[in-house]
Amino acid sequence: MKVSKEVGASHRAALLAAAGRLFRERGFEGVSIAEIAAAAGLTHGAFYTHFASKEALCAETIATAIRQNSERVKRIGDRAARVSSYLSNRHVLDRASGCPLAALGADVGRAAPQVREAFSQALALAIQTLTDERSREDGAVRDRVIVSMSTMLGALVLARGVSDPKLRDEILSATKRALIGASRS
Amino acid sequence: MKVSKEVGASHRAALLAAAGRLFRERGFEGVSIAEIAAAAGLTHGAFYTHFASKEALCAETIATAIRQNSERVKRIGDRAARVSSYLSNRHVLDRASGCPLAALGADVGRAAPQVREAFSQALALAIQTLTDERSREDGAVRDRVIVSMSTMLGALVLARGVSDPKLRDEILSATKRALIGASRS
DNA sequence: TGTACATCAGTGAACGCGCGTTCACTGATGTAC
DNA sequence: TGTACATCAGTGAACGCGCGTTCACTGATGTAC
Repeated sequence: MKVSKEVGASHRAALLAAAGRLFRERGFEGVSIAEIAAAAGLTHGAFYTHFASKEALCAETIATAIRQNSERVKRIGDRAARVSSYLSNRHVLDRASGCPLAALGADVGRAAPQVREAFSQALALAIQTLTDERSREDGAVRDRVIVSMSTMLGALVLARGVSDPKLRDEILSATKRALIGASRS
Repeated sequence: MKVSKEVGASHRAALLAAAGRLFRERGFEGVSIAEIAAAAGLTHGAFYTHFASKEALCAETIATAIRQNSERVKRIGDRAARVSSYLSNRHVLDRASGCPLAALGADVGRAAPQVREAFSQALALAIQTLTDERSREDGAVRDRVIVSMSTMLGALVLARGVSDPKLRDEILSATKRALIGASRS
């Protein structure tokens, strides 16, 4: 049956939120439309009144997740706090609401152009945002943002893949030391 | 029909090699047993005389790929050459025979314990190998190996996800500069 | 304000398809004599 | 060395299942009068 405009909009938001969680947990291919719809309290058929296809959902989900995450990071003022939050055991275990770059970056690399486009723009904006807050015109700052991002993302991916807790802690703490020790801004 | 022991062994090797290429290109979930068997010149039924399940193949493939790759890297003597080869456009485009950590690390994080175990051991060995060649007992060297690995892997993942060539080049060259400039060993 | 009706979000059955895995069968291999 | 036969890698049909997507239908919403 039909549903009011507000309820309809909240259903769309619920689909996006469920997709954000489930995709980060299990990857684009590891989650079905039916699961996402069910997690949002709908049946699979209703999905297609809100999104043209699974690909379209992937694209919008990755963009939304990156935007939300970079705003969340911005709210943590201290660089050392950001690094140790990112490289915490908690973040290793909490894929569902963690960094979308680490959770889905590799998936995006294999995804349709539509998805890579959305990722590309959202990442550019995130880099811009994190650079701007430190220096508006300094290319070296922008470079440092990109490299720190890469380092943290790579360490998180490795830590999540590893099953030995000792090796996992070693990866996290070595990277933390390198990033916080080398902090000059 | 039955096949000689040598031919049988070569079929197993062909399955592993095909899986190595296809999994790195499309992820564990993006490739079917039938595709792998066909790429190795077999039918899907024959697969199960060589591997107990798809999971078992994933585990053995990731371990083999990591071992092969860290030996290939070791053969490049110069650190700067290693870094610029890893962070080259060629490597961004060539997933199939590139770094298995970047291609499959995130997939491993979501995979069965069997796969994560194999990954864990192979990664530990790769870190060991790359550390040993520089210094047998220096913990700082081991840390630097782990951090460099994370940085390069993260940059490659981001570069592969991005569709804008300008942003891709920026990620690669900023990371190259940081790693080669900071090289002290 | 009340009534009649067009709109359209949501439902659930159905579509064709490919998945991982199993298994009866085939026939070349390789062993026992 | 030659023969008989057990072994077992490979084949392809078949299994149950879940996938993304479509669509006729339902009925509450919201608009026109």
